[in-house]
Amino acid sequence: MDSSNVTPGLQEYLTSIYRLKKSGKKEIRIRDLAKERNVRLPSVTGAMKKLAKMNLVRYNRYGSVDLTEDGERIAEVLDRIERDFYLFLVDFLGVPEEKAREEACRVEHGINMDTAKRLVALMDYLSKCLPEEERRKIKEYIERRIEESQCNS
Amino acid sequence: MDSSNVTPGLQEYLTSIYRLKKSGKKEIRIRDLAKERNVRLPSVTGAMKKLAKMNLVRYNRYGSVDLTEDGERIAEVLDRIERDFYLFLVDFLGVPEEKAREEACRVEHGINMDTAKRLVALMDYLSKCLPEEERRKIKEYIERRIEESQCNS
DNA sequence: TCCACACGTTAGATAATCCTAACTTTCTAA
DNA sequence: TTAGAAAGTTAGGATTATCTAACGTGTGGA
Repeated sequence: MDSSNVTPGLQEYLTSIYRLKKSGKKEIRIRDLAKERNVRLPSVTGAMKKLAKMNLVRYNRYGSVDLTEDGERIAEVLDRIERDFYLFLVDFLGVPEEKAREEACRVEHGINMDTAKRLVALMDYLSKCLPEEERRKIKEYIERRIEESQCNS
Repeated sequence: MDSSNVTPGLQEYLTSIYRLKKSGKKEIRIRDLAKERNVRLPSVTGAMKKLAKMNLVRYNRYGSVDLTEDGERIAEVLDRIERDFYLFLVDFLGVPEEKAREEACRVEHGINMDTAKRLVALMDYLSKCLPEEERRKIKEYIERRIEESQCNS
């Protein structure tokens, strides 16, 4: 079972569970996921049924929800991709945090682990092998270009 | 009418029409779009009806298809975003072309024009302000990191 | 104890996107 | 000029993911 068999919608539920766990919540309930994903309760119930059938979550009627080992493995990868892309957007491209969060979330299901690793490698290189001075120049250059393009439209 | 009102599926039809036009095709038919998008004819018919209702394409039963001004404007933006992201993946991250094409296509609907512009600005900076030597190092660094990570898994 | 209310589920609807099967229109070549 | 092939449409159905409305569950406080 790898993440490509799981539809984007279900992937989002996996990462939501993963993050709630990481944030220290001991018991994750349908209600928590509904709030996290901004959907209604029945949508969550339906998704959990499907994920349980795929053995990616443990779930009992009227009970709590948890990731199986397979589910955790997939969620970890998806979470990592989204975080990497988010950092790239914010740290290197200067996209405002709020917008970057949304975009990283939408992009999470479109790029794969190999690409994410390449992105992280690029960021590492720019961070480690370029002097701080140079990184500042990059960011200034980007902002200048954005301002210019706004004048033209 | 801006692209955010148009569903991802319909956006894909717009960019397909746009590219066929740019490639020099004088008359675009339902069949051409079906081949381009790898879907069956009825899917295209349905999409064209919706796009025609939104005034983004001109379309007559059993006839040919063309973009309206509004449709062209949206398609242009989407096409630009996808191309920019594709070039970034291939030129800077070294993602294989085939994979990059798919990913750029999926990401096209997730990132917005401002982010795409920032990406292009970053690429321009790296191209213009770094010596060729340095760019080669970046690419080597990325490849090395990818190889390392493959050993660890 | 017991019931109110928050939590959860089921049933049924809607929307987007795709499909197949069957039909209609248009084009082309003998 | 006409019949068959190619192109296009319509009808109807599947899937994914969402919603609302109505019904079931379970538990903490009076």
